[in-house]
Amino acid sequence: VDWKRERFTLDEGFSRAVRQAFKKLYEDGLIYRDKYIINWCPNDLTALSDLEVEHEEEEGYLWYIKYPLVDGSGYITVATTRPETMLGDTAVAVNPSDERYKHLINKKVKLPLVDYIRKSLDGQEVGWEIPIIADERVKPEFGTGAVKVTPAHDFNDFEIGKGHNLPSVCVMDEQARMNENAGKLEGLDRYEARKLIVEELQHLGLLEKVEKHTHAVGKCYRCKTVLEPMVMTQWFVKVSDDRIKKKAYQVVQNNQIEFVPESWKKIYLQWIENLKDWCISRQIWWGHRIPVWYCQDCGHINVFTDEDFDRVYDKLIFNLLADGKIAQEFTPEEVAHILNSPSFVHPEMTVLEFYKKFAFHRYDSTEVDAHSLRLFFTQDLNPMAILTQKSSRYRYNKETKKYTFVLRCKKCSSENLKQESDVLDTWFSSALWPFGVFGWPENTKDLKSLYPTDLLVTGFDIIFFWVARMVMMGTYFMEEIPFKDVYIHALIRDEKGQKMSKTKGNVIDPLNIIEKYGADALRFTLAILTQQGRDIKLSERRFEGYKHFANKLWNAARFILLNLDDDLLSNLPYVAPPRPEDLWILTLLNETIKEVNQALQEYNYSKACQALYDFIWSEFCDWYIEMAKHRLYAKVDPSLPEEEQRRQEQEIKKERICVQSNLLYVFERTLRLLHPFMPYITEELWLSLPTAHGESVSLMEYPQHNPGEVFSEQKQKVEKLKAIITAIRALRSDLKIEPSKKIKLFYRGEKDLVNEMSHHIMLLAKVSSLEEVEEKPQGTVAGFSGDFEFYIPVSEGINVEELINSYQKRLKDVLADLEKFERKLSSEGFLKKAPPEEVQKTQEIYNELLTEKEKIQNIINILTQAR
RNA sequence: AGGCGCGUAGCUCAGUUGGGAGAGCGUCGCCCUUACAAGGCGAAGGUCGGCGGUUCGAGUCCGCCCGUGCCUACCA
Repeated sequence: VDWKRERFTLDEGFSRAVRQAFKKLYEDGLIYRDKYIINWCPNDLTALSDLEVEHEEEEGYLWYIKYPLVDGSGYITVATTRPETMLGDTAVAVNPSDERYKHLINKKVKLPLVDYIRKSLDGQEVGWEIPIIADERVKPEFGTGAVKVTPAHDFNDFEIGKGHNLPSVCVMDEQARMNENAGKLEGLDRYEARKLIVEELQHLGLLEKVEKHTHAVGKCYRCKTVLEPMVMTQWFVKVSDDRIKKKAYQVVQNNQIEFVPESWKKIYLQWIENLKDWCISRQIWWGHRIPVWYCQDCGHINVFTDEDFDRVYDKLIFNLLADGKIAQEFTPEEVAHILNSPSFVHPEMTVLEFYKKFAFHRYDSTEVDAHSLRLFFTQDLNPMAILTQKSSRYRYNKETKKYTFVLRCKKCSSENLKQESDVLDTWFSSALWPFGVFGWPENTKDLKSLYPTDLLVTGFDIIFFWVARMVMMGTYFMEEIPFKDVYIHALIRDEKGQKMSKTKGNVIDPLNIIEKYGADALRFTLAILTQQGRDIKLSERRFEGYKHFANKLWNAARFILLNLDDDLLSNLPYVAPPRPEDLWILTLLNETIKEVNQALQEYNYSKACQALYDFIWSEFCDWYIEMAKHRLYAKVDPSLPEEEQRRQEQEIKKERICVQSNLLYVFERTLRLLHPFMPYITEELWLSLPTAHGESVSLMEYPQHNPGEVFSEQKQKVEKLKAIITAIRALRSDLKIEPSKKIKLFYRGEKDLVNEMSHHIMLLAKVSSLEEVEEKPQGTVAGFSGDFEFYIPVSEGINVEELINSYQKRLKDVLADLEKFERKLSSEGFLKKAPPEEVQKTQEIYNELLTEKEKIQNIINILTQAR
């Protein structure tokens, strides 16, 4: 992380960028203020954007209410889930093609319970006779096919109301209590009012029936209060405008921006297609205050940014004022104090320095420093000077000894301005992040060289909130995409798959995990689990295994370092030729390097981790280190003549250097490879290596695949050896021979391999002597791996039945496989249509299985006879 | 209501373009073998949700169904 560039959305420079963006959008007609129906939280007393609404299915009722026709010819029944809003009805709507109601269109109904004049939002008087209108949006099949229209409290009705010029009657106050339009119900909570209205309707015989009904209810994401749609004056960004929408769509459509995994592309595009204007004003305290000043005299809406002022000091003071750091009336001392105090985000610099660095590049020629600041306040802000300059920005109050920063209406020059009290949706500033952090609107060096970035890593839950809006604002203000790739990582859920949240209290605290398992285990666990794309069910246990992995690595390092000769590096050219296992591990290392690099290229962190885990634990530790011991622990035979001993010592030394350097070489590359996933332990171990010379592993080149270090012949040889050793171990285990007990072993086949690597078999399978035979010796039990057959002498009392069972199970598996392959190979279609190499491969496997079958059967026969 | 995703070993999940079902944890057995008991070695455990289709061949592709999770939505 580049901490030098750390930024905060509410820091001095960023706030300035927010004002600048607001002003530009406003002047371009892309921000507007309008009376519109919005989601209102009656508890938090603020508007919410559509995205902040959480829909929840709820059991409710559908009430069927009779509205009498004014001409006395009967009534029309409407169905509603919210009877309390009927007091705000201004029409009843039916579908124009609905034969049942065609004759009623344009007639009037008497709104029940209302016998008083209501006031619409724009001040009209509205009576109790309301029209029956026709609208396509009404679905004849739902309810009665007739719907009450409440433009002030329903999104759909609001649209219908607009289309038919209906008045909007709001029946609730901001806390969702019934207001004066509710007549005698005024002051009641909306749910109490609902109850009373239903009772009253029933009493009047106007309630036709009630049905149970489940429907989605919009709730506040913060407090879960059921939201009330309200018509209010709010600020909106016109994201539906082609200047924003089109570009944001195109750049993803044509893959200038790519989502990983790709499936999110479709989801993004669908959302953009259905964009509705974005309500950005919030009636809360925390946030960027909307930079709008209403003229109380002429009504003009003034948007100010520091561009409206000429001198750098004016700009500074305006920003301090707009950021709420000083009041409109202030003293020079306050300003000086703020400018000279440490910046919040970068305490190593003062606020003034922060401004210079992140906000006022353009004015670098102007010397803004403490000295000139003092001059400014003593000269420019000299009370006398101010008094003589009519147009001055400042006014001095002799009594309070404070200065006032004067804002004037751009239209009528009135000073009677009032700032908008609403703040901006937090995502408005976040949308500016990719360029705001680099000093925009100034065309800084950072902005030029670091925008756009390569990669954004984020969670799917904020694709719309954040990613989409960064794309919109980036393409609009910068005329270029903000980032190339968007990696959507998994969302971590708790053990039961529930989303973690502070309110639910099911959060796993990373600090706690670090304390218990280590930062590397935490990081590695998350990286290896992140494959699943959409969500991770995380339980604390998961960290334990990877803590063990870190421990394993640590111990491997201990082994290597403990067995390193001090003079290794100086002896390095002096080595014995590499053994097959040296070339084998190099080959596997390179395969791992290839796989990790490729996985990282594809953002497949899990695959990279998995490859590293397997290589380090299952190959390097389990096999290579074990095989290395043979050469590391070799000792001179004291029974030899002295001369011979000296010669042997030389030989051993050479072999030691060979294996040590190879251990070091492989481990060193492994550490580099693992470093991004386990930074702390790898750095610690790296620095302890003699090759490190005190330089951080993070500065080393990341390992790249080296074709010169791939040896397939040796790889195959060692893999065969491993299989042989494993087979011997398995039979030992079946024979209940203690792991530490050394055994005599007879064998047949694979003579060359045994000649070259018998010492490994002896060491790793605990064999005391290895003797080639023509056929199975008496008193032994046979086992095999491929062409290698071996015979372990058995003492009395081994459980033959168990052994037979074990082989019989193996036989069963082989027979099942054989049958499958037989069927395949006898199928004409397969032989004719499958690719020849596939047929050949199948034939080979079949032959192997056949041999295996015979061998097992043979062993079983012998065991059965011995029974 | 639409859209997206997921159902593979007891649990959590891998499984690249279709070609002999895998890992980790857990379980069981044997071991304190000079890096590591936070370990070693070995083993058991699966009609890959169900049905049908395409194909010589399906965990993998297509359709339907069941279960499950999420997102979006103005069905009053």
